[in-house]
Amino acid sequence: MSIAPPARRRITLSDVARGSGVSRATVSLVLRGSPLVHGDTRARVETELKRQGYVYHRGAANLRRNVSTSVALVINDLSNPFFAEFASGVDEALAGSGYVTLLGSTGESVERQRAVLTSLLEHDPAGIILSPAEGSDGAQLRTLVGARTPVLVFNRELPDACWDFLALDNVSGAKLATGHLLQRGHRRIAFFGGHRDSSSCRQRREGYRHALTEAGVTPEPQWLVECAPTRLEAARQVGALFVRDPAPTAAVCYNDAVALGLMAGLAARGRRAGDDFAVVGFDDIPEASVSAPPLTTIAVDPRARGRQAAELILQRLRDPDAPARTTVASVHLQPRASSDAPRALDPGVSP
Amino acid sequence: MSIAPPARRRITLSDVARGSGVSRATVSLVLRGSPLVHGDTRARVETELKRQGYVYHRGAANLRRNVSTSVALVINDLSNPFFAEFASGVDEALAGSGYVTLLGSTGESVERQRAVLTSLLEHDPAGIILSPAEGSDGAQLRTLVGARTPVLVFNRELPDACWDFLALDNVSGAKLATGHLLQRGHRRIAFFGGHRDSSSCRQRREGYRHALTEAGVTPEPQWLVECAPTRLEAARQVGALFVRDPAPTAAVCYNDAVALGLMAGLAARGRRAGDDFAVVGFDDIPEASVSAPPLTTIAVDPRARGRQAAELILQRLRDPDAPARTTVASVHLQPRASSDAPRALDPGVSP
DNA sequence: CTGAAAGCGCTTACAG
DNA sequence: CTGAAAGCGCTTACAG
Repeated sequence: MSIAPPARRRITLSDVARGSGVSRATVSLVLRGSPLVHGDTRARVETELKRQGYVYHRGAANLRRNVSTSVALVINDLSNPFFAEFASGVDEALAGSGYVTLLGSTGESVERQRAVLTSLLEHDPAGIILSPAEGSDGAQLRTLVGARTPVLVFNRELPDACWDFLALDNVSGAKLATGHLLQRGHRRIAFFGGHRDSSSCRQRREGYRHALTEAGVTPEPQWLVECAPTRLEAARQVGALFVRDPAPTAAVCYNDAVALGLMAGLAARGRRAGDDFAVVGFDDIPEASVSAPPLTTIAVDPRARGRQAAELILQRLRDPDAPARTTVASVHLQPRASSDAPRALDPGVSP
Repeated sequence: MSIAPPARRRITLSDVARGSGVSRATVSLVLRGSPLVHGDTRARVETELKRQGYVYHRGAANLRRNVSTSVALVINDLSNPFFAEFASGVDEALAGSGYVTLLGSTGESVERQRAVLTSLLEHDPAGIILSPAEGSDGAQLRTLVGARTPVLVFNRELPDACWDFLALDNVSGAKLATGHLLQRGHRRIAFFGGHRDSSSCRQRREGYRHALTEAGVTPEPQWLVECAPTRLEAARQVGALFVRDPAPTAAVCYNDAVALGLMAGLAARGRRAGDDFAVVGFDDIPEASVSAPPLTTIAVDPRARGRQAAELILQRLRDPDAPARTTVASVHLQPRASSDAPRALDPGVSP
């Protein structure tokens, strides 16, 4: 069997039809595995497909059939390991169902999110998995995307959009984190990092407050320290925890990035998490297990969440008219050294 | 201005043409910003485009124009922060040039790589950025992809494929790492992790050997310890470093994952990197800066490499007939605590 | 079982 | 400056 010369020109159904002496329709039927084609014809066509190095043009087929085999994934940024793991799970599940993933990054900018969605929509995705940039306006996004393309929102709630939503159980997670510290003897527990206007932060604070109240502890306002959810900003804000006496002995952090920043800031003050201050993060990013000390955190398994998001959007594609649904993914505590009891609270440890 | 009812049906050029009393051709010219259209006509059409919520179907346009506005990115796995950063850089640069990124993960399996490439090719990417799975056969991939779609190979060399190649300067990197340890007084330096059959591992070993030889040190065979490039496997293999006396006092590691595993393995033996053994990694993944101790490593800035890869493939699209080129990206040493001189070699430090 | 024909949504010479 | 017509690569009733 001879191999065709390296062709710049695209090989089309017509080329193969001509080469095997049948019509384009017959070649198409062979490609789509139709039982209508005679065995001999099929074999002849298949040989010719290989000989010419035919590549199916799914875009043309989809155009004709009025279907799409891609799903757009719009996230903050792959540099964030939480989203990288999530994207990895999405891609794995989508690929397994014959879809291709169109990638888009917002960099947490509403402006870029608008541009990215517009560009991706022009590529006619069957659906969109969207982790909204902070400050997104649901109604506005709804107008931008329109009613034709189903969207699964992940992580950050988007009211007014009437889309499916995959939520992390932020309230329970923060309760678990706070309960863990209470159980280790802490009473003065801060909530460190995040912004009031982020829905995930509000929910985590709510869980924190609830756990404290249930344990008979009244949260002091100065235990709430805001900061942008990055390591650097967190390290800069550590001082705010210790401006008033008595200072907190432990902190539930908005997320792991903030927790790592807090630990760095503690170190800069000659203190050490897990030694004279207890820290719990949120997310369980890969760094959490190798930091010094390893970070106790709330694990959300972003990779599994990605697979779940993919399943949910595929389900929606099958049933476009079902009412919008919210799915809450459970989280669990991953205890590590950063939340060990501080020396001040544990007389059994020598200084 | 009234908003059209939420339409399930796609709004096409014909709808807009009908709505604004012109032909489809004119609407198309408006969309593409042609100066041929009269100002009044343009305004009328643009109003109608908005009113109906028209979404450009780039796939149909590309089909007609015989162009493509997507680039496929095929990597090992986004769970690996090195590739996540790389992908982030690729996507950033591609989006900036109006291309959309089609994502594919091989999970380091030649089998899956084949399937993923086949699927992505059917989506007609203008080009492919490929970080080949270990054990890839260049000639075979060449046959699979064909001559129509340009490929930029990243990270792992693919002989016989005649494609552009973006290489990391592995030899120089390993020389830097080894030189750093030599300078700190080490003579018995191991090369830990990686596989003989990986080209990047071979090159890193070559740089290591070269630096040792230049310093008058003859590398001992037992200083070469192979293992799969994962944290877990590395931790399991640590014992192999110490089976014979005199044992090495330092190690250049194949990559950061292996280095982190080595540090964990040392800890399990009651030893500590940077204290009584010096460790240098390769890649500078995010974990490196927060490990205990922070990991000295060779930084390759994968995000910048991603942007560079995108630039290279776009350049290739502009000039498909230029000869294939190899680009070598330079790397640099990022010193941290894990390579501090061991106590045994530095009498100035108290035990 | 196979082929001729229409059509998916768009673009682009070509007339006018 | 605008419109009618052909065509990108494919699929799918519809005849035969």
